[in-house]
Amino acid sequence: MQKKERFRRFIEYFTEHYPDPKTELHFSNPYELLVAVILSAQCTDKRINQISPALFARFPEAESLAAASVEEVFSYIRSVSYPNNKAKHLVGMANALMNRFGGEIPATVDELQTLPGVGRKTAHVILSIVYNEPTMAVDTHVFRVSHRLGLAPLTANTPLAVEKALMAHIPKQHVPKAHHWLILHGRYVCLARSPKCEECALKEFCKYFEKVVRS
DNA sequence: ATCCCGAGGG
DNA sequence: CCCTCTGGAT
Repeated sequence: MQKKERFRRFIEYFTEHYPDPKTELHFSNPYELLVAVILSAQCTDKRINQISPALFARFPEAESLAAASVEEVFSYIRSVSYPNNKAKHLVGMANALMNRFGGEIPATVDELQTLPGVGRKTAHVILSIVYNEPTMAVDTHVFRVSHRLGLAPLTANTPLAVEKALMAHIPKQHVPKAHHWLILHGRYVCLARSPKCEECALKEFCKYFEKVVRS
């Protein structure tokens, strides 16, 4: 099947079944989203949502988080992965927001990536959700599912390469939604260890299903 | 033993 | 390019 046809079917299916996908992270403003996304690295959204209410209540905005001690922040996030690194990142990030951006969340990839704990993936999530820009954040789910469905070639072996492969074939108006579609599919159907191929609506053109499951 | 919406450093 | 960080679920 041609690549163009793969993308067409992918978009068609999810437009039909998930017309308005959203992140499962809980947040009520851009600052909370940024904190939640930084915490979400190598950790499930469900766990972040368990600890974020107390964290946001204690540090409601960048100013209070910037003034906090790393030890106290650590005490709120000890149950997420890499709590030491993330506590340092959060305090450093909040200080950077206060010192360089007037406490506001910057709106460009380059500026966002200067914040401690914010890489390309996190920056693109913020740009997509907060500023409604057609950026494709490539995380572990997007990376894996894109390869399995044949939306990105296996030679695209870095997140940036997968990002470019996807951006070349997904119409701009579908890019923010496609990001969430790939994550939802990866989280609930196209699991990393034992994917639920039998209940996958896209298995008929899936390269992984063709190669691994049928053999 | 492997994975979860990665980032920073060597 | 590699390595480290490092809690909880499966």
